[in-house]
Amino acid sequence: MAKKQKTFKPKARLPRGFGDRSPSDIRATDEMVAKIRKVYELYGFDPVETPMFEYTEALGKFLPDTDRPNAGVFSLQDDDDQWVSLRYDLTAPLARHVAENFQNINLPYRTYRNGWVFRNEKPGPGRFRQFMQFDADTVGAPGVQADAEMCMMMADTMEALGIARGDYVIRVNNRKVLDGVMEAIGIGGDEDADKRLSVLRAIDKLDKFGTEGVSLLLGEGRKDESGDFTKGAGLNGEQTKQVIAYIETGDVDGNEGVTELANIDKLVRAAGYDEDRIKIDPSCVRGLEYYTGPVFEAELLFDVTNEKGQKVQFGSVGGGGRYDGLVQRFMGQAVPATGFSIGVSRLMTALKNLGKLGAEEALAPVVVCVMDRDTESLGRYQKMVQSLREAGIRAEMFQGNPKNFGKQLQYADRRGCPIAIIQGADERDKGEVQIKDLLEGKKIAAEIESREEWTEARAAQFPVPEADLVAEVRKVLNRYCGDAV
RNA sequence: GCAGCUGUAGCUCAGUUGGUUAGAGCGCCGGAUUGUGGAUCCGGAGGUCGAUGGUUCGAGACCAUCCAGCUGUACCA
Repeated sequence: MAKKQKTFKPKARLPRGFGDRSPSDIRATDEMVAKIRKVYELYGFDPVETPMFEYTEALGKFLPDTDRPNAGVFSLQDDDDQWVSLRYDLTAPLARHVAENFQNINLPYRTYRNGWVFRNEKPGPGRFRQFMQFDADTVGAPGVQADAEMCMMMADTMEALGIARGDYVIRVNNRKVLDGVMEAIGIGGDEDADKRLSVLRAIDKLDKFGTEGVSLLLGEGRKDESGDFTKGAGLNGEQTKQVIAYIETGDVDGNEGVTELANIDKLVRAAGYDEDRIKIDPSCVRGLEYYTGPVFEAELLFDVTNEKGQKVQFGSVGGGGRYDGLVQRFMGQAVPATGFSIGVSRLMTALKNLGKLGAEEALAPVVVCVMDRDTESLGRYQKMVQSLREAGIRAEMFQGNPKNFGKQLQYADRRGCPIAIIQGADERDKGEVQIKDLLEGKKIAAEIESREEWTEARAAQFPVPEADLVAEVRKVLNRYCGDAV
């Protein structure tokens, strides 16, 4: 009566913030990436990739301290004790690449890349700790025409992905303008650096909380849904009023940034991009540290219903801006650059819900059933499968336990297979195979009451000469997916 | 980080004021049916009740601490 031995049983669970990718997610992503790449290639950009790991200091992070060695980024110590980190975006690694290969790079340097990036922070709905970005950058182009082109390319990409004009907008602003506003309300000095940061963060939340919420955040602070209090920037009433007025009008006196924005505006209009595609927007803030001039953001304007049936505003699906200081970190020499990233994972979810992707699911394979289990027969089944594959038809031989024939059809049914091929001794003697149209049979099954009736009917099934197998299978498949096979 | 909510089978959940051996549906496996998918019927496996400590004759339930998850918020290069 020995007690049952306890063995360690790990819980099957994903690390939080990470997700497995389904066949349809992978196919949808591939489809998207191909479309984006096509646009970037048209604009004359070339692919360049960097690895997922970089030295932590190259990413511009402080070395991890002993208390929280992974704050924000995933970091680990290499066997030579040097800290390395998983990249958290594609821009910082590109700056490293440019600085390291500066001699061999022909400026302006126009490149794109897509890949996984990692952020070690709390995940939320639609926010993961691993996600894919698609990035394009022009390095060595100081003028606003490079920024204008980025905006145009973003707009073209949205449309190439099937997002209708009017369902997206590229919002453009300039960090210099925002700095000018803060100077105007008297918080331009070094002693107010923290306050400026709070003000920028407050403005950035306009689409989330509205003018009212932003006013609260600029002033005393704001209570969230759970009742927790967020401290505000501490501006007085008059200052708050001025900031709100700026957000609503975009007016700032005599500012270099305003001129730059006006030039971008002229450029994109001249190129045929109207306000419904690229729009100057004073509330667009974006990344607070490294941007030095124009910033831009791609926003989806439609609601999406998620799997729980709730309406969700997707909002920003990509953004970027000018980062003239990032390469300089490595070289001392100023190297202007501008670029943007698209959040592929986020955008993919939105497009899938919209029905713009994965409409044509790959058809499940034809299954060749196993009736006789002797080696010779198995070889014959495998040969049928091969002939189907050679004709470009997805096919497989049943690989499970073939003892119970019903299980084989159950398997095929659950996978959504269109056809099962059956050949037992009876058919073989006649030189035939049975083609069973499972999709047609499913329709018939709905009208049948008893199992006996169903079993006897051998629904939607017909014999063909073995030599005609491929042609007959193709005939049935064409009924379901036309030209796909 | 802060705040709110929630942890019971693979999944979704029930479990009465604290009371015997912790249940259901779905899913899974086997059988009815060794040559035919769905439906039906029968049987089976699957649980340290998130963890530890406490209160109690007795805790899945009550208390404390911790952990995890979800939601909001903050941070986000």
